[in-house]
Amino acid sequence: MRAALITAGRQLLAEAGLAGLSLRAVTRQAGVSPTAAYRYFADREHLLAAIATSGVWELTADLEAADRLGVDKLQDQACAYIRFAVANPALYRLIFGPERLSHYPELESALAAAYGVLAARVAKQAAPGRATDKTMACWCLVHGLASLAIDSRLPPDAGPAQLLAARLTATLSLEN
Amino acid sequence: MRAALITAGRQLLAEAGLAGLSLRAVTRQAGVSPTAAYRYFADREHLLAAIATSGVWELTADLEAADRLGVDKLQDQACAYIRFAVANPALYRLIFGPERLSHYPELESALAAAYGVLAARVAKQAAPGRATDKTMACWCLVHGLASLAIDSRLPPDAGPAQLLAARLTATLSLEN
DNA sequence: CGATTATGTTGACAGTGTCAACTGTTTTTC
DNA sequence: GAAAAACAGTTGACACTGTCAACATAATCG
Repeated sequence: MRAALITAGRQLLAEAGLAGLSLRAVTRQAGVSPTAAYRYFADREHLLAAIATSGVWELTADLEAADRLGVDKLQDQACAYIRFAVANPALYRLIFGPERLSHYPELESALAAAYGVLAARVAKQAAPGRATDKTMACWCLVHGLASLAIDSRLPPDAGPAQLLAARLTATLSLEN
Repeated sequence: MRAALITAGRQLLAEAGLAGLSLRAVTRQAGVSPTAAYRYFADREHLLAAIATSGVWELTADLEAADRLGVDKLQDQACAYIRFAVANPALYRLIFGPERLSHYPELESALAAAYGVLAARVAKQAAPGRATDKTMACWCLVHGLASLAIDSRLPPDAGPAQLLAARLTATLSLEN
């Protein structure tokens, strides 16, 4: 049932956005009583954290797939990242949003895993010693781009965000 | 009174975070009745948008100051940006957060102004033709870094976020 | 079988966003 | 200057939310 609540939440999130993601709406969607969720989640926030965590694992899998199948593997990871964000805007916002979802250990470790996939790629391509900085720059750039793209705050003539991600990632000049 | 509500909101935002920023709390803080704000804002969201807008103008002013007074003007802008975000985390999250605050024209134009300050700087330093891409990369990077820093999602050994901003900005290699 | 525990439901409380109706005050207009 | 209109803010109410305590029911196990 924990799982049922999470998928109900993700559906609600996709349909009605973060605003529609009330505890009661989730239980309603799952067909149970308003307070049933309290058996599985201490808090509304804990439910949100669980939903976010499920999303992060999905993102991690996408990144891994891009790295396994891609040709320009780093750019492909960036593309996959943006694709995920654009396909699940509300979920993405929940993950990185202003809720105080830090210090939920499961979420933390899921995020660490996603970060690890990128870091591994950069480590293979960047000049040694510059890897951590480059990884961070890449992460920040892609995350920032995703945030802006989702909120359609990119210049209108910027073109599709995924291409942008590839282009901008390429400007990071890993080799020096 | 519009102004009083906005400053009350910003105070609440700084003290209690986004969660504490209820319409009723703002009116309470301003010492008026719970529904008084509806004379000035159609919606809670409109109030939030106004608060966010006031923040963005402040940020714009900070960027301009950094560009006027700085030595490494681009890095200084990046530093100022991060400093603003770290000093006003809740406000920053409100501005770029998951609320549907797009399509508020005042907010839009305030953001455009901030973006313009950065764009002008980059245009002066970047190779012609690459300016728009470089501007966007810079904006995304700094915005992403700010988001991550605020939510303390940066690697713990990364050092202060403002220095990071300068370092990462420098890796953008504007000249080619 | 009976006792215990897991699972879920009812009922209630405070707090929220929002609206309609009301009162007092200021400004406009003749 | 008086009547009328616009403004500014309040009261009362409604549906909704997160949360908790108390209750019912089903599953598990000795």
